[in-house]
Amino acid sequence: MKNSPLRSTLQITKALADSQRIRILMLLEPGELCVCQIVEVLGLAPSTVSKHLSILAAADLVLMRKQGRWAYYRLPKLTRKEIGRPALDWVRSALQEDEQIHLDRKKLKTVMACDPEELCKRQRPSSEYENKGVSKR
Amino acid sequence: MKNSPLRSTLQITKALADSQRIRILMLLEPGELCVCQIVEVLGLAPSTVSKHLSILAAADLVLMRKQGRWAYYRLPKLTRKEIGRPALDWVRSALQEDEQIHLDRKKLKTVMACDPEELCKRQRPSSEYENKGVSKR
DNA sequence: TTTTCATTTCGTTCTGTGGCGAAATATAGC
DNA sequence: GCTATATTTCGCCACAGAACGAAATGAAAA
Repeated sequence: MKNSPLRSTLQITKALADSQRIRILMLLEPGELCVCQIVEVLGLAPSTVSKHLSILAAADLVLMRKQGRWAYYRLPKLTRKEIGRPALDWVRSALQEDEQIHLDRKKLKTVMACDPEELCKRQRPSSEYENKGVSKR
Repeated sequence: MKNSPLRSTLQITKALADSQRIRILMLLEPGELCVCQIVEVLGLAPSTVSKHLSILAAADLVLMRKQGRWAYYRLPKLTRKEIGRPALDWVRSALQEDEQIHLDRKKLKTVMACDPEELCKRQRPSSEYENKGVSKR
């Protein structure tokens, strides 16, 4: 009984039980993003964001598309196991008016205005920008 | 911004991100139960169950009614912050066919057939029954 | 083939949370 | 008042999980 409904449900609720992952889901609302863009908005290490994304993907809450060295994540239009969809809908509506989420969306706009190549360059360890402060938590 | 939507949402998702608490919510589906009845089904220490219930209550996912020394918990018909309700509905429908949940319901029937006074007597540290095996997990 | 580099995996640290038993709380009954 | 007792709070331990940097992966560019 490895994949009982309880297990899948818990996988989803656990995936949703972290503020960074909720922020990621809301960021993906308008459309797909690559990892470096999410990194830029959240202000977390790429490895950390990658882990969050893998947890969301394991719960079928996001889908991934690889293109060359770049990985693009997006919300699923329809999940195979449909149970995740209502959860996403609920989260979205619950956070309609959240301040942090709005700040993230705003930040995303400036990030989207920038070439991802440029973002990644800035995020390299050698860069002098070195992760200029982003609202943590 | 102590009570932002994100915060309330996270409080709910965190409350839902534990199998014992999910089991408790499903146990409460038919109607209110007192703590000792839940203890009997889950097979956990009363203090542990109490903690779980307080987490659920803080997230507005259960309501409490005190009657003498006894505390009765139930699902809310309508939550003040309505945001919790769809989450509960989602969990219920997702777990419609879960084996563990069905086992719990079955066990609950035998527990309900017993006087709560008797349950508590059995659960006392002095009792020789000493938590006769109940499906853990 | 070699280098570059976006992303992931791994190893470590630190915080958060579930579990228990013991003590505290609060209520019923004497 | 005192005792009994259902539940909660507290203190502790063990484990899960979030964060980082370093190393690994794998695809593009040179």
